[in-house]
Amino acid sequence: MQKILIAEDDQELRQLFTHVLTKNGYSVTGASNGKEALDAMNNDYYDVIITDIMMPVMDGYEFVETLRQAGNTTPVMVITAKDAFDDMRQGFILGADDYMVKPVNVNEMVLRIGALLRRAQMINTRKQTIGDTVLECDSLTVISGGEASILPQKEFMMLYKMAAFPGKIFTRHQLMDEIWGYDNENDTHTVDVHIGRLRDRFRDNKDFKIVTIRGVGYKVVKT
Amino acid sequence: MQKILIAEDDQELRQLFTHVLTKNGYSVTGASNGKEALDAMNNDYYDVIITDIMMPVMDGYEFVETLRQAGNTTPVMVITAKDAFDDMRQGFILGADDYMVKPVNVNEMVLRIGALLRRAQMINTRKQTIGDTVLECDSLTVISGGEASILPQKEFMMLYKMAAFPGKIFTRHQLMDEIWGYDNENDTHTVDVHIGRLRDRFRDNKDFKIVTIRGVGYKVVKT
DNA sequence: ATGAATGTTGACAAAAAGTTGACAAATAAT
DNA sequence: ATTATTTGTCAACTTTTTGTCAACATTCAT
Repeated sequence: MQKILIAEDDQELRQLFTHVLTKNGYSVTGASNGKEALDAMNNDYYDVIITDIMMPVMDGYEFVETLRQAGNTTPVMVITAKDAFDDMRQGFILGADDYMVKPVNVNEMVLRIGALLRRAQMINTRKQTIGDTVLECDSLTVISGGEASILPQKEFMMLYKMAAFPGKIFTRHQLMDEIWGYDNENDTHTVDVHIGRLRDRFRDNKDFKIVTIRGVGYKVVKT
Repeated sequence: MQKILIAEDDQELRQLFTHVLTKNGYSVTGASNGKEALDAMNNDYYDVIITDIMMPVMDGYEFVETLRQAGNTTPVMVITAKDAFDDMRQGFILGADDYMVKPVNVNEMVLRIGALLRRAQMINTRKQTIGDTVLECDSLTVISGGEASILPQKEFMMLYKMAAFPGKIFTRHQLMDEIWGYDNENDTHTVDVHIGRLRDRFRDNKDFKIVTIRGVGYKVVKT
């Protein structure tokens, strides 16, 4: 599930946004000013940020600026009051990816947030490497030895998860939880089968292999 | 250093674009309408032009038309509001070298401008090529193997979008966002049908093909 | 060495995702 | 106004992925 952080001092508005976005399947966290938002970001990852401009303690301008200077590229949607729009400090909208003028139409917001997420996905290619093998998240593609192959989602996810922490052991339950979701009811045995398929697929890949830890789970090790 | 001219009446937006592009190593000049832009072009050479459509004094339509009639072939990226996109001058938008729908994601803009410049250096502006196949925006025409065919708009746009970034995967939603508009409510399934039509049409084109990335989307690859 | 427990594998069925042709609605052309 | 074209929806169909099962293999403890 994709996570949204909302920085908005008006509590009612924040509740409204939270409610609507939650209803649309996002996981929403609120903050009442830029400072709180920054704190939140230190503790968790967010896919999009929605921020008001005028807020006490730390306003949206400072917030976004801080964020960008720290090299963070999370897409930001700025919400601005109509009159503030005309005398915004120079370049204040800098670094924002989208903006809406109050009063905000929540339905429009949902649509825009969706578009923002999709666009962000197109630009941020999440990649990971083990040895000379490259795992490309967007395309579910694994490139190794000049050959690219597209894996089925579940298989790719499992490999990707485990490859992120080479040497770390993952129990079947951990993998199930993270890839299938916490409420999944499948046989934990299913994991074994997918591991088998992965092994089969990468039989002669020299960069890593999947090791069984009897009674515990599996891990990916560099070779 | 490559020079960019921006014609945009909204000062904030112009500043935003200017800032971002400058940060990315371009030399940027602003103009608040088509007339100013033409003046600027008399005094200096620009590698790319970014222009809004709706502007006072001289709008983007007139601006580009004047430019082209004077034989100028500088690549143009048109920025258009979603509603303007549906009006009768659609053809014009298609005649531009690239276009983006507001709200503009600045990161995406940088990428596209880069692509535009690279293409421009291949001399053929207003056209895009994959292998020996030429996509001609003005006329929605695709020429390959000596045969020219005019495609329906939607089909052409999809192909054009994807061909601009060969190998890049587009999700159904991304395509919908960019071609139909972010607030469109059509079944994302529609994309599949258009892909099917494109495939059918270019069944025996040897320059490219459209590949399905199961669970993700589609991409155009050179062959 | 033997038998439980645990892991592996191939076969198969179910589910999900993508393709395609037919048709109707919307648009443009005559 | 009529006709042709484009576009979107639908449903049947194909392909791929995913989950389950059971037979088989391996490991470990006794």
